[in-house]
Amino acid sequence: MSEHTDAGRRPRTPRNTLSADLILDTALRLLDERGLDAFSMRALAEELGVGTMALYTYFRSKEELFCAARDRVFGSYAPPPLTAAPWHRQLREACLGLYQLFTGRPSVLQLLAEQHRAERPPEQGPAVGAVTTMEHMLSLMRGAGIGRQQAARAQTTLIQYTVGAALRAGRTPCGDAEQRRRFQARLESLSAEDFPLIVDLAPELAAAQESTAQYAFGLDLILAGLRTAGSWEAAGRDDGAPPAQSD
Amino acid sequence: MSEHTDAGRRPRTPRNTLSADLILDTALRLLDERGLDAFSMRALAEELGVGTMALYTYFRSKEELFCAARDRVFGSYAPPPLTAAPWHRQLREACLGLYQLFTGRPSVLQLLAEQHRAERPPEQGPAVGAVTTMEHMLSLMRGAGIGRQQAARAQTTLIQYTVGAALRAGRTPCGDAEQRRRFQARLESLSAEDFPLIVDLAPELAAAQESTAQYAFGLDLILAGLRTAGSWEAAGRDDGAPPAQSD
DNA sequence: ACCTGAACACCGTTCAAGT
DNA sequence: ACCTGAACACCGTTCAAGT
Repeated sequence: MSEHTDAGRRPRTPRNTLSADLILDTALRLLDERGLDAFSMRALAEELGVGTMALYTYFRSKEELFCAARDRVFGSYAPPPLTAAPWHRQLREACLGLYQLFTGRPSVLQLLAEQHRAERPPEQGPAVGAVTTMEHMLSLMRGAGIGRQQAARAQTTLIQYTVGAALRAGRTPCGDAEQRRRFQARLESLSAEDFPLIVDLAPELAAAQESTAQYAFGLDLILAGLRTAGSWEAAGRDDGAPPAQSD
Repeated sequence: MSEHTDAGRRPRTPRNTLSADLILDTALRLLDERGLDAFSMRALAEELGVGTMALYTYFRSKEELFCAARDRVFGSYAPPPLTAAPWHRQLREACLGLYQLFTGRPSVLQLLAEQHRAERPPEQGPAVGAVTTMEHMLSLMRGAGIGRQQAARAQTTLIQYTVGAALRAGRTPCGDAEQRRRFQARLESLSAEDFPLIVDLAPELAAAQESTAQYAFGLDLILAGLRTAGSWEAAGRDDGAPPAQSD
């Protein structure tokens, strides 16, 4: 050994090489590679070759570090540029872009899930970098003549659905056929007397677990609903779907 | 003291009073009262007045206990009975019932979120008790003449949206007006030049955070889309929403 | 079978101290 | 300001032992 007294392997990062950016990038890489459950402040510090407490010079807590990491990824995303295509087409592309951002980076998805279930900690609201996409979606809907309240509610619905679908898709990396087959087998093992339709539709239900096509299907339902919704405003309500107002 | 040598307060549950049911009920109560973050096997054991390891006689791990607790709640739920109302009305009621089940019991919501983000652990699939509701929804759609694949995909969309919306709603107990006002303030503090629509629609966007009305709005969009979807099958596709098939 | 207590290998974070 | 090591108050779970 050319080095003396190094028990493990830690004399890296001499003294001033640490930075918030380096910490965040390493954290995101660790999250992508090993998953949220394997992540810890101690493991991150070891990966960086510093003492655990060095991290607390840059972030007050693990929670704060996670928020910053999430914002870092969102900030690097931009919605597709405006084109001459019809508004619902462009809205579709924007949502698909968001969905791919989520499903393409497992780490972000896990951070979203984590913050989904925790109480709002500080003053953090929606992901900072997401506002550009929000503005883009709103401009498409307002430009199409959709009313103020409808546009706001539709925007919230689309975001909610996209995040929800991405979270669900997170479990199976891409199109895990093996897992779908087991799912189908479980459905088919149910009592055909009590659940005739589930048993009958087991192949279709299993196929619907595939993520991107399924997401696009639901997205298209929402967009189709939104397009017909325009007529309600002028034409007196259909029985199906007046936007409720009560609190 | 009539008792001798009791340091804390633990001589309860003499010897054979423990059971899986008692453990699950206590766990759900603890989850509802103190939240998932405050829950631990040690805390649950203390609440029951037994040693921590007593729990491991009934459940192999915390994960297994959580699955059982989730199934216990789902099992106690039944969808509204079939009526003469139009199918989309009944489908709406079924979804609203599910949504209220989720948002009404914070504990279940937290368990769902937890299992949402973890890798599928054993052979557990969809919540066991939920199959009755699934069957109910499928029968409504198939009865309305919706095709096999469309019904399967629509069913998945509705469940996905309902869970996603409930998860989001979980943060604010019911209609926390104070929180919405702060959300609105944050939106209004954005640059009016870069994000004119967000700033302009801040009141509407904040109002859309209210949970039940917002959920119903998105649900109605999906149902409206589903009703128009029927025409595509017979009539050659519109440009908006062919159910994708590729893998 | 049902339950216990000590122990193991972890956490996030505080705190006093070093440079 | 930037970083460290020891310590505190926790985890879930294993294991050998008791009834």
